[in-house]
Amino acid sequence: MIADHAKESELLKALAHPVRLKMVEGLIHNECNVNKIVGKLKLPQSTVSQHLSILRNRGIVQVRKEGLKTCYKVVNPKVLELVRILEK
Amino acid sequence: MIADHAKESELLKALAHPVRLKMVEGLIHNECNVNKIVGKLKLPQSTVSQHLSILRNRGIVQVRKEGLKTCYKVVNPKVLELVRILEK
DNA sequence: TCGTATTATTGCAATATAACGATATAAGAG
DNA sequence: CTCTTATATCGTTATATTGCAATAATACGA
Repeated sequence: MIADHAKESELLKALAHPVRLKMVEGLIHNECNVNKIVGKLKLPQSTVSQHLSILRNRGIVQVRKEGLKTCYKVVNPKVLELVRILEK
Repeated sequence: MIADHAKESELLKALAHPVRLKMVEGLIHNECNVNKIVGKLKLPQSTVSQHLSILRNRGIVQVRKEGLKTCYKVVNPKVLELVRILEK
């Protein structure tokens, strides 16, 4: 039994947005910097950056600085499993 | 690759609330009517009923009428898997 | 039918989330 | 230092969600 559903629902809330879910799905398979994501999703840079910050704060994605670029990828193992189930 | 992330994020959104997640977890193991849930969660009946209606509309729970009582239980197999992972 | 128990729906008010332009910050090149 | 590129944060408006009292609907028993 989950003791504190707050934590789990926070995780789900972060994933429960079509844009973020798409981002997460992409970042499972390929690490990617912000501008590339902007190009793929055709969304304003500030919008993309905000979604990424939500994913960062929830521990869903990990950041790696490479010069000017900031590279994101999914590291949370629970998220890997959750997305695998959603994809079925 | 998920074609339409809207559908998946709708499912996640329904689960991404601490009260609904708790309900769902309970309704996986025991079918339960509304008043019992009200008693367990100590929430107003209208609040509980609204959350249940969200779970119903997303196909997460199934309804069975038994006289005056309305019994709910989780039927969605994806939800069973998702919650199992969250509980780990 | 009348009363009661059970659940669903309605109608706000409060709060939270989303979108995005404008602006700030950071880091490398020259 | 200045310019440029890449990303983050801020400020604001629009939209969505939440909580719950009040009310409606439903179904059973007397």
